[in-house]
Amino acid sequence: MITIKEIAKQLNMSTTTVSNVIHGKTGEVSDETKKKVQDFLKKVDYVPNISARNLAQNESKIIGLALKARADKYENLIMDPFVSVLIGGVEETIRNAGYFMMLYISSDTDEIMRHVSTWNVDGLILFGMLNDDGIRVSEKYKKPIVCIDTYSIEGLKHFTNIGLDDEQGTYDMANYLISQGHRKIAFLSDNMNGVDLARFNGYKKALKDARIRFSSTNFLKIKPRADEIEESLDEICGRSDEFTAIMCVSDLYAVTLIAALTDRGISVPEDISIVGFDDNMLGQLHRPALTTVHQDVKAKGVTAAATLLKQLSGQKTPNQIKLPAHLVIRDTVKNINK
Amino acid sequence: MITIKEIAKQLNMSTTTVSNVIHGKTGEVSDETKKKVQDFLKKVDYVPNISARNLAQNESKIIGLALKARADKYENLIMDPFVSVLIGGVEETIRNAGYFMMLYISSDTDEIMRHVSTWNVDGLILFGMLNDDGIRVSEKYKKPIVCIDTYSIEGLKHFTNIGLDDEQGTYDMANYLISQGHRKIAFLSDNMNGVDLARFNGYKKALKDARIRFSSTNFLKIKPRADEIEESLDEICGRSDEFTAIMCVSDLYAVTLIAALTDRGISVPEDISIVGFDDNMLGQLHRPALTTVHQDVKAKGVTAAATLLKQLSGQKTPNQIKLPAHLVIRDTVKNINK
DNA sequence: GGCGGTTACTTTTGCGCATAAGTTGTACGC
DNA sequence: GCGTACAACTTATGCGCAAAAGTAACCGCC
Repeated sequence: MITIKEIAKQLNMSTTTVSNVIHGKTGEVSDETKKKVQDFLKKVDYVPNISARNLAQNESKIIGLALKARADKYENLIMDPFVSVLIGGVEETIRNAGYFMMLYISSDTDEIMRHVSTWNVDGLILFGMLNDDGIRVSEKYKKPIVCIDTYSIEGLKHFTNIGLDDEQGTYDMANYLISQGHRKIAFLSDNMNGVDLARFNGYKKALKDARIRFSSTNFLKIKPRADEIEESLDEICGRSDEFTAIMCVSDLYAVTLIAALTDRGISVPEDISIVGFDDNMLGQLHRPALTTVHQDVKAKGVTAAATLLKQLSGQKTPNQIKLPAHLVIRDTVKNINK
Repeated sequence: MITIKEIAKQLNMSTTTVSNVIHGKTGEVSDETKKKVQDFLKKVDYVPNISARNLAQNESKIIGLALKARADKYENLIMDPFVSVLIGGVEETIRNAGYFMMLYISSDTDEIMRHVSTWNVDGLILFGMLNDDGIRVSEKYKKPIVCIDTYSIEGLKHFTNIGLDDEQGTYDMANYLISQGHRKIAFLSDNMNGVDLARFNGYKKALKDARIRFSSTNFLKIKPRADEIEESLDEICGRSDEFTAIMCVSDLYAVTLIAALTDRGISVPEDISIVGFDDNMLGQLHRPALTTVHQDVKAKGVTAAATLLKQLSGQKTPNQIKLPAHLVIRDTVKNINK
């Protein structure tokens, strides 16, 4: 790797002159010298040493993307097509702006923080963190942070959140189910926090507005761990006759549930209607095609990255951006109005 | 961020002493001093500045993972669950060894090379590159390179390849189909290079061994671009009565094809048998569950990373590692032996 | 004809770290 | 009591780059 120093020596000039040409500082160097340097740079295919530049400038041109992996989850966050699409969106945006992406997958917040300060990362995108973790990181780490899908009023004081109108999504979906004659509608999820809670709330709100009583038995809790999911599914399928429709918190769960029901001779949507949330490949390629709530995952990644970039350039950004969610009506809901 | 210099000043000692303690150089520093430094380090939560360390050591502790994205592909490489699992495997291995992962998604080989030398990346993992690109990169970039799923005899002189016994996989699968009475077996893919070609060869070899004539009309070429795939699928479905079974080069295509067939009233496996390759979620959650060839994608990522790490520590590694592929018999193949 | 201003440079400094080279002080052998 | 060996340090240097500060030549101008 050729250095500025070496170039300067071979060209018989000072490193500053070379550096100035590299940084396009016009007015400081004559056109003649400039051309000479530029030609030489091209000839030797000069590439700056970023470590040196970072050290001198105290910046890194790195954006960290930290995914808090929930390793015990069915199967794992990283398995969800969601994740790679999100990563792709972030990477593309970052790279086009001349930044680099360092990917960090861990369930250990401390490890993430250590990593971030080690590299002097310019900005951070957090995904899958629990609300409190996001705050903890942001208190320690004084640079721009953008979170994805974090629900935390407290958190918004510390960072920008890129989310989805989850509540509206499930609200619309529940209303759609109601319009199709459904009253006994269950909600399936593995927890009651963050995104899942918001989606649950939209569902509950729709029931309330339609004057349908919500009973806690309508909440179907699925156990996400790989070694428990079968048992969980068994129980849920056993109770399926209590409902005419089940709203799942994700497409992954919806498709998983449909498979389990199918295996038990219960057919969708004839015997029971099932809907998902996310609108990923899983439901699109499913037959019957999955009725679900669409979200643009790539846009989420792109928006997160773009927002961070704005902050890095000193611009203000709203501390909450909600992307729209919309219904995608396909074939897993039966109209049971007589 | 506190520096070694500052720590040394506060402790009233030299930076070398502090540095020695950090690097565990025993025998150079007394136990008493050592303890004092260690306690202080913990107290102030010292994190080294990697840029400075890199500059001094001429290494980066970064492993680059370059994905050559085929942006026009249905939809996109990054959408395939395959990719995120692979990334996850690499990241985990790398991180446990104290390295960091820089992810780079691009269809531009030159851009990848520039990036790699900019960061003085210690090692490279290449995925999705065309054979020639891998060679081009390795000629320029003199450090360890591990490729994933590259088929290139020439390439093996330049880098280690982590692959799968693709040919054996399709060979076994084709034999299985033959054992179920199938003779008119098509092979569906979008190209005839690398992995796809190897899979095709296994299929062809099985036909030959069973004395079944292969005709080029048995190769079903699917157009991967999102705007062409429907038309492509239409044509293929129209010809489905020519075959009793179709072997697809991936689960993604298999499931896509089954959906298209289903939409046209052709049912699987009653009317036609369909099999995939990869064994990902898509086929596992499908009903009927997809008969396919399993590959351990995470292991691929882990092996690639582990091999690179070995090379970085100066060990020799074989220049070709082939992971096993094995049949997963599920429900999309009909036994048509009368 | 001395002075301010400009152009086109060069010299110097320092970012934080690792390490080669140098400096004490002291115990020990003979 | 002198040389040596070693432990336990410190000082100095350089990695490659950016930028502050310095220099030298020249031009125009009252």
